[in-house]
Amino acid sequence: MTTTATPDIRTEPTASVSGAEFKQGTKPAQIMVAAKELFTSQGFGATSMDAIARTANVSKATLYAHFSGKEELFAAIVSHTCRAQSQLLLAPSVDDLDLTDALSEIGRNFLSLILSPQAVAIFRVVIGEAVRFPDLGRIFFDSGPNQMRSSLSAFLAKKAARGQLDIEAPMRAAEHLIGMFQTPVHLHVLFGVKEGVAQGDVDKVVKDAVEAFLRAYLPRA
Amino acid sequence: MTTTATPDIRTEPTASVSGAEFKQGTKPAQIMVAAKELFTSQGFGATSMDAIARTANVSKATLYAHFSGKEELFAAIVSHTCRAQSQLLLAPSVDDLDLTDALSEIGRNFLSLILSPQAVAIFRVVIGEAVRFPDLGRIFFDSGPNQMRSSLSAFLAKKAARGQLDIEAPMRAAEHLIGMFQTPVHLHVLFGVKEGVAQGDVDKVVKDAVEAFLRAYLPRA
DNA sequence: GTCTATAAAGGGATAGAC
DNA sequence: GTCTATCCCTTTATAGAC
Repeated sequence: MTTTATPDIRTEPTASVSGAEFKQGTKPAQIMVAAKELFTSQGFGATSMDAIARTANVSKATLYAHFSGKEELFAAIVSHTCRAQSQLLLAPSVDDLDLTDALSEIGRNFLSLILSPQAVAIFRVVIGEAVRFPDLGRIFFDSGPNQMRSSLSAFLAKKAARGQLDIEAPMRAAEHLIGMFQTPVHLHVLFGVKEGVAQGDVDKVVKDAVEAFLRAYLPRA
Repeated sequence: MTTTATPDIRTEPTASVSGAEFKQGTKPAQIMVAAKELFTSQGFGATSMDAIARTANVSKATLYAHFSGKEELFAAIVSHTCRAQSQLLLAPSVDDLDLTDALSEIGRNFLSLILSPQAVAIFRVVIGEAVRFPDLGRIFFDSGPNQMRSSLSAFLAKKAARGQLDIEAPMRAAEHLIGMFQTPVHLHVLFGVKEGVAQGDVDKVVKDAVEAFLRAYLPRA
């Protein structure tokens, strides 16, 4: 865990951590970017404050001037990523699409979100540290997975009200669709069995899930 | 590193899942129990060899006499839990049950397995350390989640061959059912939002999932 | 605010006696 | 095999100069 005299030092302006509270190029922003990079790629325990300072091109004293400690820095990263994630879930408008196309579009967006290396990495770290940081687990869950449930549920309820779907419990139906999107691919990636998933596979998963969902929830003639 | 180097200090296999297949009372058994307890309750990084030795009522030297290091000990715990888990997934015979009852029974067994505190704890740790222990992630996935997929897929294929279900791709159908079982409850627990799930909730989740599944995959009249 | 240098503590791993 | 005692390195966190 030593030899990394990383040439991987970021000089680019922060794109992933588009900090609303940190101005780009400032030391806090550099620290946030470096910390997120390391926490997500190595986990909480294996990431040292030393490495963060080095990666951020900052001294440890500066690091501690902005964050009171490792745990607070971790909390800041997760909390920040939550907000970014929430925004990504603001679904693009699919109201003017055919039902099948709308659900497929939602599925592709959902999967491309949760399968992205960033999301997978955060998922892993937050789940892994859920025991030590219970609040963080709840916050992340509410701003991420749970938000998807709610918005999809609302969408399905709307379609049901129009008679396009036969749904008694929209939330449960949303869970069913999400489950069928997720299960064929998500655990593979979480456990590191596969690095990523080909877009072709994603499309097939979405197609199969939507078809099964519609067989289950389309009004019978 | 090699994760396959599990020391075979097994002497007298027992049926016990929680304790060990190590002869009860031996030092290795004490160590395994203590290590599993600590790894699963605090995570890999936060667990020290010192604490393991103390909990096991053993000196550190003894600990290192049986396991070459922290990583190997962790690998041994996960590997051991895999075997125990595999056995739990050997489904009880549901062949003489009505299709709905069989699927419901499978669902309840599945959920009670993956929602057990033990399984949740191991899930968390393995996912959290999947980056540092890639082999372990794959091994655990194969012996756990993937095995469930395979056996359920085989079951569904058999029913489809008898004309009781209309399924083109049994593996995909199995994933759909598993996803509908899992999604409403699993992430809550993984992220620590809920401590556990009431049996009544589990029953309702299973009931809803089976009904939706049958609407999707029952042959149309 | 930021750096260099260092203190203070804890953790993994081992030596040597029994 | 097991224990006591210890080494040595890493890590977190801070002190003091600029």
